[in-house]
Amino acid sequence: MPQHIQSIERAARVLKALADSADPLGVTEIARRVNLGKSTVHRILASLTRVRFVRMDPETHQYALGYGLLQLTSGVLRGSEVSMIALPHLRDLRRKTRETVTLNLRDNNHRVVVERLDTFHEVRYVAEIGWPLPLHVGAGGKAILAFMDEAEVLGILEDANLSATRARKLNSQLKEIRSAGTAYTLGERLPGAGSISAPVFDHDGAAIASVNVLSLEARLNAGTVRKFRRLVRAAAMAVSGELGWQPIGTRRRRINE
Amino acid sequence: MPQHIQSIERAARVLKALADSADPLGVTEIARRVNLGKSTVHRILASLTRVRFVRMDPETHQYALGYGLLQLTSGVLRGSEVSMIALPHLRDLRRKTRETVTLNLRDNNHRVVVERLDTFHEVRYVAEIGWPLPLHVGAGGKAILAFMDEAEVLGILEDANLSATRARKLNSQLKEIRSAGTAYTLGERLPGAGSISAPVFDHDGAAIASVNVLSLEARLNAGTVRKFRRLVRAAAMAVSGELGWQPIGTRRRRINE
DNA sequence: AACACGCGTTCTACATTGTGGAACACGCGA
DNA sequence: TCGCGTGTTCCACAATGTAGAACGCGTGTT
Repeated sequence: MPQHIQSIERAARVLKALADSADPLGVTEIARRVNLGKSTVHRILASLTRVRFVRMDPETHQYALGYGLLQLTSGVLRGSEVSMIALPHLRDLRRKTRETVTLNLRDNNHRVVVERLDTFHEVRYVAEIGWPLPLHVGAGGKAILAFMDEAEVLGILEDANLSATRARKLNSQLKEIRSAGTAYTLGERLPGAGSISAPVFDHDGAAIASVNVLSLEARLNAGTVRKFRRLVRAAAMAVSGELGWQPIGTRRRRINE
Repeated sequence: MPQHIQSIERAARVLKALADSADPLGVTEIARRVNLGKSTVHRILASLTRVRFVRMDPETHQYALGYGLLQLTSGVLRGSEVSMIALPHLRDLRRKTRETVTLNLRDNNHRVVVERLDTFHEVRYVAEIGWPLPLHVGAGGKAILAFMDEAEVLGILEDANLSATRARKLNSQLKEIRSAGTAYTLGERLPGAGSISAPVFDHDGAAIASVNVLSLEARLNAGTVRKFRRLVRAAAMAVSGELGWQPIGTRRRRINE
């Protein structure tokens, strides 16, 4: 009857709990975190261990993520060509800006950091690879959101149910981003951090990703922001070009047959 | 009653099938590969999609690994400090050898490539990150096997059930490796490929990993092999040292209380 | 155009499969 | 020595997952 399988989703919760924790956890502790009975968690862990998604320290009987997962993740990016195409451009961008550079991919109603090249500076902005972030917060999200279909944007903003004033503010920001071609936010997601982003379009003009420069308020001024906007935009457009995007004309044409 | 949960292990099989395939797969194809009914696979995929371990192309309804997995793998290596300690030494080793350098971690009866730094040469040996490899094949495995407890080795060789002559040959190889401190194999796992490895010991003298240089038969001769043995050994010992290993005396002391 | 094939998806009766409280075993500190 | 805290096993119960058959849809063929 059900369209989904509970034990699988419970197992996923266990894995994510382990990912959240810096160090190994015991059965009881995991059970507490995922809100399940000890014996249930124990059986889940037994299965995950058999498939090498989890490993157990034989001495302490504590559990941590297993190496079998590496087998999966090396395949994740192979799935989308964007990452591979973007990498050289990201490297180039880091060399020119000397700041942390990331690639965000749109994943349904969220975005995910899939690549990160760290700045050479001692003090750095940290972006966690893999964690889903909302599209309407931060430059990296807004750069994508600003170029999405109106209908989709509405749906997403509804889910986020912002206050009327915040929604209005966001809309005017999106308009600005559309005309500038880049997004710039300061301390929106992390205090003291600033970020400049530009969207990446695929062959039929859909905004599927964003290229981002992450810096610190202390290192940013009008001049550097202008320079970063130009560089980020160039990098993102280079990637879009390699994905087969045609700058104008075919833009966001989606034939309704 | 059962100690493990079938649907979870089936889900893992689905994920691994997707990891195996370079491009996205449809439900029927996956069902064929994992030997399950279409509807069962469909429900598994629905659950995996909800937790973002899998993503579906909305147009073609084909499935690929999802970005939620990245969230997990970034946590895998955090679990074991070895990788982080080893990384600078691996970099150094690559610089000196100009060949592909890897770190293998022992994972029960197998070993897993957890780090790989590629050679600068055009023609390169490829080692897949995350896939489990036997301990008794290849230099990277034997370097670990040669320094494990006798009892454990016996168990592993039993599982592998080698022919009598191969077992004898392996034993004499292990003896050689113990006296040399490094393992060297040529074309054992991949034809035309050669590999030189040295074991890494943890604080109580257990062989938990190996540092490896991967090259090609065409690029190896007596001189380079000797040089690589020395360099690999030095790198592995440096890592062992940082893990708190004491070169001699406390060696492989494991009190049976 | 009409057709048949293949796909992904949904339905449903069935019983296998997973569930979690209670009981057990073990180790550690008081 | 005695408890408390682990991790693990057991078990009766029914909720949960199962897979065949049926459905709807698009594609390519005749």
